[in-house]
Amino acid sequence: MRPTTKDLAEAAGVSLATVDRVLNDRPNVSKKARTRVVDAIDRIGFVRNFAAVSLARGRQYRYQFVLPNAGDQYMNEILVRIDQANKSLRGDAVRIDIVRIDTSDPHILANYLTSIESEDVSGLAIMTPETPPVRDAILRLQERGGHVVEFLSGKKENVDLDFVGIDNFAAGATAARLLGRFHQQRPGKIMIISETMQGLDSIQRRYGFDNIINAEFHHLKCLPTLETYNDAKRARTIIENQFRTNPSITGIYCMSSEARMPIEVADSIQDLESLTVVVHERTPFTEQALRSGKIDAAIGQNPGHAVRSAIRMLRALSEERDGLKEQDKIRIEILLADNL
Amino acid sequence: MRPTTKDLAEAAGVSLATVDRVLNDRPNVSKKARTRVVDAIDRIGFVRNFAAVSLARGRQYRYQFVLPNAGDQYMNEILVRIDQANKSLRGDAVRIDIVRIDTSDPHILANYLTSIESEDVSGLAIMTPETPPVRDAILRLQERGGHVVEFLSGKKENVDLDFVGIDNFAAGATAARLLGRFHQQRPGKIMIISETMQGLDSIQRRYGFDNIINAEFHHLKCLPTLETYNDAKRARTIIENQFRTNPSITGIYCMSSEARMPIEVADSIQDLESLTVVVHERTPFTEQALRSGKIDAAIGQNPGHAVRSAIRMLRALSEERDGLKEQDKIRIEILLADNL
DNA sequence: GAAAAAATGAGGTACGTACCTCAAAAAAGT
DNA sequence: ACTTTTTTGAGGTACGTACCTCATTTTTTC
Repeated sequence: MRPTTKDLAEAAGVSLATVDRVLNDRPNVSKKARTRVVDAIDRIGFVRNFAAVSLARGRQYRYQFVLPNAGDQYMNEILVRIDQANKSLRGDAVRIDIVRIDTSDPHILANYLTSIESEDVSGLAIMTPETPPVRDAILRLQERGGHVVEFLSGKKENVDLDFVGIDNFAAGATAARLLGRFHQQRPGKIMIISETMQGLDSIQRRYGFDNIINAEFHHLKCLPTLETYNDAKRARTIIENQFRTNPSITGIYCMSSEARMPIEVADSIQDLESLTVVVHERTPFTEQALRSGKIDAAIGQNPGHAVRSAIRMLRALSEERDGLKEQDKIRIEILLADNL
Repeated sequence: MRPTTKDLAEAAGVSLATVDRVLNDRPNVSKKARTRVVDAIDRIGFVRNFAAVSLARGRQYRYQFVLPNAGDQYMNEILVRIDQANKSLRGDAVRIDIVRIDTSDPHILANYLTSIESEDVSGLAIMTPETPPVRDAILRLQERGGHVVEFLSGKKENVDLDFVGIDNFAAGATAARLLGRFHQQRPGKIMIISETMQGLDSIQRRYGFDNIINAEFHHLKCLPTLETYNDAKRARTIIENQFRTNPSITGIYCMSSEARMPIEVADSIQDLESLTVVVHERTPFTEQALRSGKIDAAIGQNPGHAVRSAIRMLRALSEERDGLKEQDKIRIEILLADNL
């Protein structure tokens, strides 16, 4: 039988009350007593029974995913995964809500974050470019005892914030190597499309991409980034224009998580089957395009893993289980027609 | 507040005892009563509190991973992941043991399986080629109420056995596409190395590989499979021989999960940097070889995911939680130097 | 050495479900 | 109508921990 708190009290030579004080970091424990309990934990191999803890605490955990209200198919994948996670955690006293926010104006999000009471919400997973007002609001929220995780976007270097997502520098590099090696060994220019270069994720991807292309594929040349601003009309204009100016475009790297619109636009201007095309994320569109050969590879960050990982982190933060943080990074997946 | 069994009894207009009988499939419940309870569950949105269930049941779950006692670095990865899972589940009344079995003689494993009482072990994850005696032993174990999952090997088509692992046909196809597209567009022969072609996994990989090469890369030709039988001396002989007989070998596909020995042998015979080499699994060796450019790509099945997935399945089987099975397939990962 | 503060122990209740027993009620069989 | 069987209800204990109160002991402070 596994040792219980009772056994632990006995082994440590203290009362149950003291064991309880130590285990739950309550005040009024002498150093000596704490040491004896901690030692006894190791000695007898005591492990808290999570089921009993959770039952006794009886807390409900509410987590929120704060997501932009824009988005196409990849956003939809994320929503579906959150929904699934929500269902499978219903029995575990965990509830997950989704909040869609207009991220065009950072102050809207900042105001929302400021309005949150850490009693109402046990943790937040935020998906947004990290602007100064948002950053401030997050810091203040943390000071009030709130738990925050940056979700699939944001600043990886930010030490005091946990982050869930891929290494975008490496993702760009991976895209570059795939495009470079899939490409024929003759000169060509690479069109690079992004929704915007505001976010650090795009900047890092571009940087990683250029790095590899310049170092290892001298016959290829990267063109300046085209920013669509998620506007099909604008996308058509600038893509058409770049195709006209650069007849020798032989590859496309689409950095945005929503590849459908830009790729459809590009395809309507020039048949993509003869080009080497690398995009991001697995969506119904990219799957179909991979199968049909319109695109050659997709770089993915599994939304299901990302969602579960974010929830695990938030649970670890709010339940103070230890050792769970950082357990698994989100992998940079490579998708071809054959491994869908 | 979430509804409890008490609320459920009230809503269904029956007693707690009857609710309990329905929830736990005990005998002596009339159809009418069962219907009323089931209806009430939906109506009030009752969800069992897993913490309370687990506490009240107080069962200990013991799972076993039955693994071959051969193996090199990939096997080691698996062992590490099982160990991690074991640690992180200690608080959840789950214990995982590892049993290493000599799989050279199927009867040893079959005997072991026959000796298992389903009271002692709540579930088994078995990693072994599926031979008839083993298959029989598994079936008999299942008849005794045991739960079995095939782990990373075995017969995918086997309907009545859950399977954790990648689709090996697709894995071979993925390897072929990578090798084909990474390869220069001139004729060449592909050396294919396997530990053995006994297992269905190797056969499927080879089949998927040939399929794509023959369909899409006509300039490439697949050579007959070299079987190392995990014997370095033998490997050296047959690899050396094939290099001698076929001077135009320009690519290597190593199908085994343990790539180190065969690749090191091949590299010592002919410098691999000028060849296009695709192997399986992420191990310290393959990571290093990817970074150094000795190999070009690795196909992986994440051992951590596989282990967790197997455990989830076994838990779903033995705790009779529903809806968890089949939740996530193991992905076919592609590893390049940049996305390690 | 007396007063104040801190530490400890004893004992209790609560969480939501499983599982047990026994009596009572209802249904089925004769 | 009677017996037998099935179904239902009432009530209890147990699981392991959290969290509370209050009395008692030990330590600190001046």
